[in-house]
Amino acid sequence: MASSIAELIADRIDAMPAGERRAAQTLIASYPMIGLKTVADFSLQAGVSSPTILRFVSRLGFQNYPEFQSALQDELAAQLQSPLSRTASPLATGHGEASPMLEATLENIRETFRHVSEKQMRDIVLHLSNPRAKTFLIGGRFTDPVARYMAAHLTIIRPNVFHLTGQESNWRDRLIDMGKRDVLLIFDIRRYQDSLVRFAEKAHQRGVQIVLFTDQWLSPIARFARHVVAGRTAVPSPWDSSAALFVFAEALIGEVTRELEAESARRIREMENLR
Amino acid sequence: MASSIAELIADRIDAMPAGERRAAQTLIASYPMIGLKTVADFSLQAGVSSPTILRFVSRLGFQNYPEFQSALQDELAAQLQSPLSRTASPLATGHGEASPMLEATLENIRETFRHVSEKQMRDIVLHLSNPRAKTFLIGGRFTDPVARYMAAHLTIIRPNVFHLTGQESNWRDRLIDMGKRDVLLIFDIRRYQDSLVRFAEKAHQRGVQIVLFTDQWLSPIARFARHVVAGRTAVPSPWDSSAALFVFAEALIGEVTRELEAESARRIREMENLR
DNA sequence: GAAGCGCCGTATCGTATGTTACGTATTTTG
DNA sequence: CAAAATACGTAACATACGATACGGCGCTTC
Repeated sequence: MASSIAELIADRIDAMPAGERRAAQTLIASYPMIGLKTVADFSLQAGVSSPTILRFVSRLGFQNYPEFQSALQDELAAQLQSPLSRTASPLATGHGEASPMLEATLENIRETFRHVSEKQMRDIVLHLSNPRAKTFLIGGRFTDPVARYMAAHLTIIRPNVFHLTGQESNWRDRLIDMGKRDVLLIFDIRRYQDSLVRFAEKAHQRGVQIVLFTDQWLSPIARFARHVVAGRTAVPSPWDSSAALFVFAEALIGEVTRELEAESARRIREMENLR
Repeated sequence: MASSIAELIADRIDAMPAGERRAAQTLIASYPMIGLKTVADFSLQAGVSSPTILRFVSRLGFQNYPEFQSALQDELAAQLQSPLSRTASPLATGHGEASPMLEATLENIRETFRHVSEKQMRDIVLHLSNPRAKTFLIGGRFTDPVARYMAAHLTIIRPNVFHLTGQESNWRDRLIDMGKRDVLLIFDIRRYQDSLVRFAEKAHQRGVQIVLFTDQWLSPIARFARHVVAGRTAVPSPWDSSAALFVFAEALIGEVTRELEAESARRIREMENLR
């Protein structure tokens, strides 16, 4: 028995034709606001025709569109009166410990930030905000995507950003370009990769500033690192979670962007001209 | 400067004639629901005539009734998206001074999961858990790392996982390997990439099952997708956040691993032997 | 490969809805 | 107390909105 319209949709969405499913998905995506607007608005947003919207609400069991809207409004009204009983999806909070995975991840993120001081954050930002110092990024088997993600953003707001990719020998050859003023940002969580450790050591010998993103048990690279950010990775899953590191990376990206605001704005404008 | 319509009313209610004041009071009494209904409903509830309602909204500074309703809806939408605003002052956050960036990200993650039903989650997991159906992953400029992250894990627990990389022509050539039973997982958030849309369309024409991870405004690819996950991406930063999609990807990885437990365990054992 | 079915969009229609004009009632002011 | 001004409702109007009929297209099925 579906109580809320959202659940009702979830129940029946599989039995819907393509067009109506698009309607359902758009409604869920910005639930329930689009359903309060006109059929025309709804259809436009969903990219289907008005009749499809009407067939959609009809399939949900409503006689007509206004009736459907009234139901949405009633639901909203009930929700507003008791803010705590927000119609949560079973995944979010629902039935007891329905998603320990999600809760653990959120707590990991919080905990990770809790252990990073403002000063440390600030210091890392400054390291990454010097466009004349080259910044290299690299990660392990599972964390390299995070390095890529960060590189993708940094590349836009400043020059001299390099993501080290490919085989180990490739990275080593780039060592020759790294000096004391340069920064090497490494992601490495369990099981720590020998290749990364070796690489970090060589870079360290050349005086490169190493910023390490690792887990709470600290990669051996920590001994060479100028800064160490210890992300929480434990979740009730066979895998470790890199979510905390990812979020931290995003926070850094934001900070660095703010720091380089003037220069990066000009840079971005130039870039758009090149298209 | 009154921010909300409720405050606006409170400001001006003293300067209103009797009828309009009754309108104002009824609106406040069941704020804002009655304002979302028709003028007739509103007037009936307030015990005044329709023109009085219209004069009332006009006095509030709105050109016409629909404009007034839109304003109410926007207010509601903002309120629903950030339950934080309900939890009172930003000062009393208790432990530590959490940054707005962090809080927004956490809330984005929660909200994203809230809009995904258990059934949908389950369905996507099943799609990704068929080792005989090929699974292709691809992402946009900033989201491709998330696709890579997911691919890195899936590759380990099952065969036939392919991350589409390199130039657009490369992907297209892989289309020939894709059939009705296969799955294409696409990450695409603003600004949506034409190349991805084109590619998705072609894949769709071949009958490929498309699973789309996008933002709440839905990439045009939603049109071709079997499943759409709308992640929240808005944060107080110049960039959009992919954190919610990342966490969702991790959750999926965990579920698929559980689903394929028996087979993947054997597979992993074999892999370690190969080292 | 042909026939049948179901889905979806275009165009049209009827109507509910917001809007406005106007006349009456009520209050205000000299 | 009279006269004017403001407030309010009735009723007519126009628009935009939801609803529907119809035709074409794609998919399945035999």
